[in-house]
Amino acid sequence: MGTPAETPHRIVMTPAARRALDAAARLFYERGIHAVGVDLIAAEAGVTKKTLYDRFGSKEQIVVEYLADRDERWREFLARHLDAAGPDPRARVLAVFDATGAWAADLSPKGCSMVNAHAEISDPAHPAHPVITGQKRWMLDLFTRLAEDIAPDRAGALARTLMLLHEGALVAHGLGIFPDAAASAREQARALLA
Amino acid sequence: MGTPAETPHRIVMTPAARRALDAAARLFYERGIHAVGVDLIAAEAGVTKKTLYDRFGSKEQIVVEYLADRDERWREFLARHLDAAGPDPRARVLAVFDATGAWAADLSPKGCSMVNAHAEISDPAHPAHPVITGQKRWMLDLFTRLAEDIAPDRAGALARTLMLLHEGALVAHGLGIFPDAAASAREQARALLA
DNA sequence: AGTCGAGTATACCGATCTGTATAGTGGACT
DNA sequence: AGTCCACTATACAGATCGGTATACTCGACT
Repeated sequence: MGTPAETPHRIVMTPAARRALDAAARLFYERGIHAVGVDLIAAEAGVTKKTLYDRFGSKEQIVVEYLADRDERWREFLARHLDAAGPDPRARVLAVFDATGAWAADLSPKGCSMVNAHAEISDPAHPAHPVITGQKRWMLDLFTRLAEDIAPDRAGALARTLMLLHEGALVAHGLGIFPDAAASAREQARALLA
Repeated sequence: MGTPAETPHRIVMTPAARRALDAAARLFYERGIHAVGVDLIAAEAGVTKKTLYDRFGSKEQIVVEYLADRDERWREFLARHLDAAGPDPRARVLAVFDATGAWAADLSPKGCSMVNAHAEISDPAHPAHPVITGQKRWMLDLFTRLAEDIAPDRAGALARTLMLLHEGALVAHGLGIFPDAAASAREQARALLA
């Protein structure tokens, strides 16, 4: 559980590789994975395609690194919010929704990158697949552990409801149906814990 | 509000056009919009590209018809469930989640087609954009009208919570994180209405 | 008989796709 | 001095992209 992704990073992050991955992450998220070619990534990063393929080997692997890297950052971001919330499990649940609200406002105007990537990946054998499902499973496990400390008799159902509110908030935020979806989810979570 | 989509259908649905749209719908949903080319759509439908472009004019328009058509079918599917539920607003809310569960199990193994399409469309000026946001806004309006009949003093918050549960259930179902997400959402909705 | 709409078949356009090849630069470490 | 590594530059391969063109068949309606 220390490593964020099921498939750990295999790529040596040389300076050019880092620039390429940052450019790819921005382009993939903003325009979609299939809509972005490797030539564009190379041009935006100020890197040649030769270097791209020397470091990553394939576009598929760039996609995997993109998602695994974003997953890693999210878990670190969330860990900081959980640490600041203290030991009370109710406060920690609310801290998750606070973290999601801040993350969505800053970095996810188009919704969850994992969900969006999943929409473009049809093959279940794609190496990015375990990264996507791994993060969601990890989030459900987190809610389950917190729910067990709050209401052991209904921990499973409570965790699933929190998960639905959490995913719903990310989608609603991405589509812009109503403002501050994370705050609505947090408020409903607070009511559930009372 | 009688017409499902903001942009009504302009395409005359000749037999070949119908076959092409059905093939496009299946391919777009399974593999993603950008991953499917017009040559493949034509081949799968047993239609020539000439016919495709005579009927639809552009791939972009095929995408719009795909989403508008699916939206139309969903609203008809939902209307049948609402009619069967009778006049009680609480029963009607639960009927929405029942319809979503049945729809997801049959036709949406990969989650909401609107959300998935939105992930691939970056340009807000894309003609498919109002179709996507239109459906979600319509769903929120539906929940709001039902919530006003149930708890007028907290209708807005209740409707938003139902919307979060609904969208969360579709995402959770699509990612397969836990089984029968629609049933979990329905159960939580039932608790909220008590 | 003549016309028209719908559809088929096939070839083509320029652009872009992922991925590879060859050749060379510059710095760090031994 | 020699070796390695990260990187740049450029050209290319083979396939596929969205979209267009020409020429044809067939059935329904007038």
